[in-house]
Amino acid sequence: MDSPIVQGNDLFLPISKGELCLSDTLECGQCFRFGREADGSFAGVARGRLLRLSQTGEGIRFYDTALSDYEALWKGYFDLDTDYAPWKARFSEDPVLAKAEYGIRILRQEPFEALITFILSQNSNIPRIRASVERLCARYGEPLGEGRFAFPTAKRLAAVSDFSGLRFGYREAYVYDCAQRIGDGRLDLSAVEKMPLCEARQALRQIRGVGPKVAECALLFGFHRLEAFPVDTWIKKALARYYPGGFPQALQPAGVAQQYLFHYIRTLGNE
DNA sequence: AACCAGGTTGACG
DNA sequence: CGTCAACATGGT
Repeated sequence: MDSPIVQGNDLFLPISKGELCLSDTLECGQCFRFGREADGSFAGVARGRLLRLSQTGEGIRFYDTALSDYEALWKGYFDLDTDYAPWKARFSEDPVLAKAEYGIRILRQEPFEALITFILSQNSNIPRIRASVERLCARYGEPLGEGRFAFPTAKRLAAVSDFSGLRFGYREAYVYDCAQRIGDGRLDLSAVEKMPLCEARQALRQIRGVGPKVAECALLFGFHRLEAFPVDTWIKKALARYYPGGFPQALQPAGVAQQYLFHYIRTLGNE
């Protein structure tokens, strides 16, 4: 990967789809706030900012983006200061993962956003999760223009007494409990960041509606704990089929391997 | 029109 | 400890 090049108001980052594939990364269900525009570009909100980007075989274009914003926000968001190469080398020695694609990177999302969105994700599907998250943002997030909204702050959600109308179903009470715990200090996300993995798991699972899967997703996608290993219905099937003896210890960081496996089984037969 | 969705909870063996 | 229905709602 080279350094980004300023082109008018845009920034162009020369990078291959093997290093970072935008569609795989933004549509694999680790984040829920990016969608495709009519022209094929991606647009969405992250870290309280609007972002539009597109990708070709040559690289990625960040529209209306200053170099300083790339350095301060987007480079980190797309985890571009992390070298995945040694991990991919290990994965490619595994007979199953050797067939997978490695274009996904683990986004560095904000902990609160990841926690809430994965509470909403349970027993739901990706299109519906996106719609739920958008309704939450439209109601409680800062308007950013173009009909888009930032993800609401924990402080704002802690002040909400009634989440009805957002069509969260039974997850409504879970979001409420999460916001309350953060609001009254029973849960401190910045403290969770510093905890050892086991302790962080325990802390998150105090929240109603946060079981093993949601906790792992929050840790992997919101706290960048790459060792976290979410087991959902898809991974459960994949483990039974390909790794009946258990997931190999050598495939580390397990969370990154999990994403490649997840993508692989979900796209079987679609390519 | 059923069935399933990036699950968790609480009850019951 | 493991199993299992119920949960609210919408996508396919």
